Amino acid sequence: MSARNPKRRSEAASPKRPVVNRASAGKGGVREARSAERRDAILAAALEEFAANGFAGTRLDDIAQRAKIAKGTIYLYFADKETLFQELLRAMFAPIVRALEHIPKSDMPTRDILERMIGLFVQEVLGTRRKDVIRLIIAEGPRFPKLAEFHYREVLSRVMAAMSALMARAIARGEVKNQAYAKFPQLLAAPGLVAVIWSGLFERFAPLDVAAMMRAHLDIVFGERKTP
Amino acid sequence: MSARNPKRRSEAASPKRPVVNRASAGKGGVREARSAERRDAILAAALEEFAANGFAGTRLDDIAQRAKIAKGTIYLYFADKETLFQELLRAMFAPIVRALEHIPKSDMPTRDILERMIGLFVQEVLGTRRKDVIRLIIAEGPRFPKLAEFHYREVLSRVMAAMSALMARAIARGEVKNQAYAKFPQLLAAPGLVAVIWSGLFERFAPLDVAAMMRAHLDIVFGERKTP
Amino acid sequence: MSARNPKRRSEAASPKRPVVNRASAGKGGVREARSAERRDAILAAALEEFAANGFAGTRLDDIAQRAKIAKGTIYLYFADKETLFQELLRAMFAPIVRALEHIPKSDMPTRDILERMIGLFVQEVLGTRRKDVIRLIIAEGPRFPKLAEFHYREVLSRVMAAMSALMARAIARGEVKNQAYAKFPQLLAAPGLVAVIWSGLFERFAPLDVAAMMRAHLDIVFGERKTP
Amino acid sequence: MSARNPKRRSEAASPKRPVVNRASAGKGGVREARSAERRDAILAAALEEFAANGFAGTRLDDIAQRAKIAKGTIYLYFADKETLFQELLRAMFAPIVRALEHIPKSDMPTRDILERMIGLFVQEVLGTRRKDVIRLIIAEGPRFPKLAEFHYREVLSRVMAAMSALMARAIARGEVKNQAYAKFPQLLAAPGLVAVIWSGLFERFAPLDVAAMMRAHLDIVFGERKTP
DNA sequence: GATGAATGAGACTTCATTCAT
DNA sequence: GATGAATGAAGTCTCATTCAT
Repeated sequence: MSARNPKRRSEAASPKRPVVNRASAGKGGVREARSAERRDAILAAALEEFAANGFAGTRLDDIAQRAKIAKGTIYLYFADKETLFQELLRAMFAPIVRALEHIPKSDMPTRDILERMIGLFVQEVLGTRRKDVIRLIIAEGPRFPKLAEFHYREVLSRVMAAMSALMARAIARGEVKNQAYAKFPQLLAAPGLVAVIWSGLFERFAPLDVAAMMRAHLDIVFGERKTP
Repeated sequence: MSARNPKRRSEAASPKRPVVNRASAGKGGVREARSAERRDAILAAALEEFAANGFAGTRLDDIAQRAKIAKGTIYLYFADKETLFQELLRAMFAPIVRALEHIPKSDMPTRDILERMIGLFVQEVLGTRRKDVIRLIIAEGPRFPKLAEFHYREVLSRVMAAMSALMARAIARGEVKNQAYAKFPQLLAAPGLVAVIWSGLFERFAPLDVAAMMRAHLDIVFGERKTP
Repeated sequence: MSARNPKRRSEAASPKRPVVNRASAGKGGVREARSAERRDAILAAALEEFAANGFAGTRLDDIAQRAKIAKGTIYLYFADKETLFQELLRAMFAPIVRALEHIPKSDMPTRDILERMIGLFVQEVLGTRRKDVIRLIIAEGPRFPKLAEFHYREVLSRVMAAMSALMARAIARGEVKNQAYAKFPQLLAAPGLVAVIWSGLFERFAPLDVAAMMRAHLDIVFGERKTP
Repeated sequence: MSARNPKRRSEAASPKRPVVNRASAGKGGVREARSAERRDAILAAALEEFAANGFAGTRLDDIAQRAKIAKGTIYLYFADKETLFQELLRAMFAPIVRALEHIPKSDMPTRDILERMIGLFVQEVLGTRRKDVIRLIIAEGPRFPKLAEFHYREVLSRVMAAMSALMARAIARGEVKNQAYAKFPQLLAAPGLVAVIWSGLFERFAPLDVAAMMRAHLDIVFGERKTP
């Protein structure tokens, strides 16, 4: 339930209700296509607005306006503001998780794998609204227990496990000396979090060369010492 | 525009307005003492509520109730909700910054200094509501530009500078090999950020042994490899 | 500053915002018709309430109740209380000004013209809420500089100019002896103001026969002396 | 009872309560003198504020500040805001009424008497805050029936009666031709009202030469025709 | 008597949600 | 399915009035 909007009328509303597509249950119907388009437009607009204003600070009116639909239309696709919010965050991470789980299967040197992951991170997270989504989760997590739980279960735990495995293998191979990285994969990911936060809040005052920092980080992890 | 007096009052109102205690500027006045008490009570209540619900999600009513005062009383001490919020964050960090700036003056081994700082961090930040305040800043920063700026100027830039100097010294002394820590003090602090976020969001699902992680982090920084 | 979105919205908001009916700009839409109806209902209710209680003394709640709409609906038609107030006064006088400017074009004796104007005044001002609107302007003018300016520009200056011209003609024709009426059309209108004020405040204690007073006034203007 | 402030706590408060002077019932006590001074200071401050902001728009806080006393002190001298308001208006007119009733006793020509009255009016009403008080009565009268009644009874009816008598005498003496002035003394006073209103609202846009207008008015009353 | 901090009813305004068209 | 006008609960802020000091 929302932090501040105690779900006034509906009380025990329909659990999800993507209502859409009732008659046109065929596969490639025009209706269906248009419907999916709308849904995406709403999600895209919602992303912008939530990222900029937070959950409580975003007005459905603004989302509708940005998506060029009527306010009421949102309710045809999402049960309420909170559902929209959570579906949005959910949708944002699905592709990233898939991508991350696919990379490490190869047999290339761990450092190369990590460099690829960092590239992905810089491009797909720092370079997009996703970095704001991470901030949103940090910001609103405590008020949306389900949200935090979902992200732990679906994203974090998997990413952490993957990293842990990756580092264990690297340690076993002798690529990495310090065993701590297998036990605390957070240490591997920490600079990424710093990058996300910094870019969202302090970029303006002191730009951070994220690529360089990440490279330096890898140097530390792999025990090399570059002389810049 | 106000209902009663189309343009009057505040506009470019008094910058702070603790209004209270103008005439009774004696030293130990009862009024004065009680006034400070109230102010603190409000700040304490505000901390709890803001930490739990964010800025927009917090009701002044709840703060008043928690502080056991009337709603209107808040306005005797703070001009409005936003001012209260900012003063709160400001007040929370003053002591920490002071403490951090005092530690590194000694001549003890850098690792000892860092361990002491970490101890302070664990006790005074992770062990208190301050960790939530950090989350608040992350969460609300983009919507309160002044807030982000203030914290960059008053807290972050100083802490980063201090850390950078500390690491430069450690490198010069040969305690630390990797020069990156002087250039990117963020790498030193990153696990602390992880700890804050993790404790606020995921502790429930997977407790994180912060102390152990921090120790492991120091081991990495100082090139030791403990076998746990 | 708003609780939710520190600075956003209105600021230098839409100048008027009848918001309603953007897409449905067809000619005789049902929506459109009902919308105009509502707006009028709100204005009518506002008239009653403002006339009875003044600007600061009127609650939007009461206006809504009288108009049989929800409080929030008012804001679909008017940006805020002040805008509603000013639009109301504006709307009340448009027809009167038009009417007054149309009368004097004829070539009938000046006295007849004035008698007609007085008839209009008695019927359309004294006989309606408009007399209260005049009192409202007198009462609130100093606190709403724009209001006073608007009414001077749009109503008073025109009415005064028209009267001045009328009296100049009457003097040229020999209908009126005293030249002062052209220079101080206020002397011609003064009894009308008295009638408005008196009817609003003292009618109860001492009824004033406005028609008789106005007739006596005309007798003075035109130098006749009726024996009653 | 106030229009908007339904007398919250006291309900059936003490009817008047000028409380002051309990022990020091002597005549020239220092206490007493200081007390009267305070009361006057409050009234003076109240005059400024009410004149500028109307009844509902004035804050007791501002009155207190202007009078350089504490807010609570006002309640030692006046039962509540409304009482203060009414006492103020009452106090403002006592001297004027006395003055007006004293003038016409002489046997000088009526025109001279009227000129003197006009002088008094210009100096003591138009030239002071009293003109604003008249506007206040017009503005707030309908919401304070007692106020309107009081002013009708104590001020208006007397002034009207005095004028009526004066004009009856002038007519009997042949100084004034038109008998209407005895029946409608309002016609005699009307330009004064115009002057008050105009000076309060429109002076800024179009200054009005009140003295000249009044002279022209007298010319009309006395059937003279000055060529300016 | 005087003070001014405290109170709390109530005003304006916003916005998630509903529903007639 | 889509629209957007309407609703009304709830939030922030104000200020007349009280009362402990």
